[in-house]
Amino acid sequence: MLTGDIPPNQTIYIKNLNEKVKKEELKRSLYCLFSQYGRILDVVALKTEKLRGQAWVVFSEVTAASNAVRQMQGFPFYDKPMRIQYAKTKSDCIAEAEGVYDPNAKKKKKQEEKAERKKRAEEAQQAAPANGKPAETNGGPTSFRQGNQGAQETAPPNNILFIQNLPYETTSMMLQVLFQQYPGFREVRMIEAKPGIAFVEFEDDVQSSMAMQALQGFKITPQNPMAITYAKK
DNA sequence: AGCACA
Repeated sequence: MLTGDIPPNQTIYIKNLNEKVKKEELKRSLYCLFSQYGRILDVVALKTEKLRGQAWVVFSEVTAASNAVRQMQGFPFYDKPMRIQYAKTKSDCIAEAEGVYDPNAKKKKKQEEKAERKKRAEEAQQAAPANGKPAETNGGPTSFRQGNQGAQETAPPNNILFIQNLPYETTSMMLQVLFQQYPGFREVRMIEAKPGIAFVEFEDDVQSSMAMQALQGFKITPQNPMAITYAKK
């Protein structure tokens, strides 16, 4: 119904996105938000007249896309409920991987683009994770184990979480999108003078703990697994 | 509302 009669596809099509969000941030936030459902191969967003307010998220598995369509339906994203469907056609990066990619049917300059794409896939190691190959397992909410054992003392449970190892360009809006999925979320606080860290407040320490477990090690970019601890009193 | 791969 909400997905229309479009057959399942490993790419989801999202509309009703907030058109004021800049393209790169939008792609990063979508990547963050949807990586919990599986490995993301690509995120496509264009700001052209015809295509603004829409995006495609390409998963490595159809099942991931199905869960995303169902569970994130209507999710408030930059203050607007997302409308999610399966994409109508196969993404180029999938067709290419399957050896079925025929760019002649569409574009003229395929050689240059293919070279471009390859080049950017390599650069993507430290840029947006949403270009081509994700470079490694994103990990997502269920993989962690690198956080806070060893060196420093573990602070006792607290309703406020302390987040470290964030990419420099992380915004509080991006973190809000991630953390507000968990019950009891109150607010994100960042300090201008201290990039790379943030405080996220929940109503109580049971709820903050749930979010901590869910997002421990979450990678906003492949080289930035979040380190989440309880804030000190 | 709008289905692309800048």
